[in-house]
Amino acid sequence: MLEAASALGYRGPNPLGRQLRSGRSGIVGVVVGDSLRRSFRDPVSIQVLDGLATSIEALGLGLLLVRGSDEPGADALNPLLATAAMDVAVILWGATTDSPVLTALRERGVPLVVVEGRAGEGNALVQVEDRKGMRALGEHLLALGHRRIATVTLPFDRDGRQGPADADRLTHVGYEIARRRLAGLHDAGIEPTTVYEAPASLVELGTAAGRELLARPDRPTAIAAQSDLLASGVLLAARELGLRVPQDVSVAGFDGLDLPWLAPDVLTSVHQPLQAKGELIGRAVGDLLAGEHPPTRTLDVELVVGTTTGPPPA
Amino acid sequence: MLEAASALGYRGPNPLGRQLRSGRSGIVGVVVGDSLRRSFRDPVSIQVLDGLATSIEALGLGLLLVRGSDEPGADALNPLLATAAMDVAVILWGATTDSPVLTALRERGVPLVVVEGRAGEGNALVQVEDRKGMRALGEHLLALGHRRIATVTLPFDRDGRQGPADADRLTHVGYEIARRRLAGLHDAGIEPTTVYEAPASLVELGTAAGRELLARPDRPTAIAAQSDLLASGVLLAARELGLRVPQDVSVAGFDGLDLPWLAPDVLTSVHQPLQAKGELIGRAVGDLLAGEHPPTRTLDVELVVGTTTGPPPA
DNA sequence: CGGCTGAATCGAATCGATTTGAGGGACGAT
DNA sequence: ATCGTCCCTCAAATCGATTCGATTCAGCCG
Repeated sequence: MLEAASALGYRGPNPLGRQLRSGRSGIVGVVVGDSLRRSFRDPVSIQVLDGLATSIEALGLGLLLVRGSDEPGADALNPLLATAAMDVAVILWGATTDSPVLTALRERGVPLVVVEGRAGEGNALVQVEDRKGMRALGEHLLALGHRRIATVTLPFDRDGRQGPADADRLTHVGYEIARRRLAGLHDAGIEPTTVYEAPASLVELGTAAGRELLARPDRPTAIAAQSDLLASGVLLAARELGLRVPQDVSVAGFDGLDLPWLAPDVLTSVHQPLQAKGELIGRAVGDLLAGEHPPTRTLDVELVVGTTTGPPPA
Repeated sequence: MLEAASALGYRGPNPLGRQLRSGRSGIVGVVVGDSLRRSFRDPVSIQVLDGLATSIEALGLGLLLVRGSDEPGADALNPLLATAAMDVAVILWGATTDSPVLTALRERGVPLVVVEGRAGEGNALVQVEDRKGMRALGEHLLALGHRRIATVTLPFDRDGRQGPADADRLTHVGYEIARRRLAGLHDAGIEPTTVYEAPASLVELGTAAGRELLARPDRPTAIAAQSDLLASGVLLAARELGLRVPQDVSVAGFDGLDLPWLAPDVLTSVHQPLQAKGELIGRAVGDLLAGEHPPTRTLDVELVVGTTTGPPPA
């Protein structure tokens, strides 16, 4: 009987029939940044994605990668957003509130999980205590005696700007993640000498920022970056300029990545539980599929002091 | 009319119906290694994936991530392999010929694109000229005068072994990629003093290999690693041991990654066009969907000599 | 031995888009 | 004015699994 079926060319049940009948595709769409490369270069995304994939797989679901908007400004939305079957969509790195991606998915009625963004009506939110963590980092720097503190930030918006942000720019921070981490510094009572905006979380952009900040006449005694990759770029720039860390300048990051190539230095950083974050996103996906409205989930972070921060030079 | 439809709750055409009718899900399954984290930590996979995603998107298809087998030995196959809808599957990093992943997909009748593997009947193959590239690298080292040359390899199999490989082990190289790169060295006329097998392409594993190889009494004057990440780990180990590169030891890699944190060193490496590889995979996918049998596609590589190789110490 | 209840199997309807075929209407040509 | 053809529109069949309902058979009890 079974062999008869297979002799007739039967290859096992066709998933498409099941899917149509059940109305479920068993697929979770994950919207990552502009270019896959850009988001996958980022170890942060990768670890979150790994945790997410693990928990999603346990639910018997698949993970469909979808690129977000293409070129900045172009509203040529990725057609997959409109046509691909997905039961839930996860938006990594929040997207700005006005993001066409967000509105497109909302119009389709796809339940959303937003990561590090702003809660819309009816979509789940997963985030970490950025603001608190950054505040702790700021207080650490102040306690060490630093007063001239600069910061290198994640993108404010998807317009790819790079360089010091003026007061006007600071009022237009589209991405929650950059905004919250800036606010954390402010909470600590820090008014940064310079806020340098990087267009992405990449080592080389950190280096560029570091070169510019460290060459200034009013050179900061400490630089707090909003990501470990940016911070390690700053470290490289400091080395390049012959500055000792932390004797001449202190550098700190955010994320708590394992960066073997900085050895023997250990970056002072606010550690966030990336794997757990991915798993929480998975949990939120499960909740949405079960028809429940998942609560906003916020994970704690921890300041880990390494060897790259110390008292300012006398 | 349209507003009436939307008022009734119509959310646009349901992809599932279209899919059932057309028999196409519009989804390309990409089978990555054991754990997503492990494969995504690897910049090589990421760049290939990026190229693949770009060309697949141009075809209007989506990219479904599927983890390969779980724990080594466990034949608890990822259920997605059996149940998820996919029109074509891409197997990154070849899988061994006996891979249960391969047989599972073959039984389902899913057309396959195998990357850096062995051509089965009827599946497409995309690869680079590893062997030729490694031969060129070997000849470069020989021309510099090196005679005691060790090599750090990619995994032979999915059993996670780590350390020097003996003669017996060398006859059981399951992964084509490690086998071919070894063969390339042999083609150059090199009999490595030690073949050190790493269980994955990670910086820290390269460091472990470097520590062991460079501490030996018959310390090699050159180490050729099968990946840039392994090579940069070896570099770190050399620095750690106070060895100068390339004065005391030469180090070379494979892939041609951009590794900003090695600066000012530039790793001597065999460059492979990763982005283009991903695009070729996409082309193969397109061919399979069009019902054609795609040819085996082989990309060329190029030896780029950097600052990490030089004449052996006197 | 007959009737009733329970279980098992077979068939039909459903999910939603798509495609094809048929029918009707309109226009042009004879 | 009538016939033929072409186009447009609407309805029905299809894709494949699943689910629900109905029918049938068997077993048990009265």
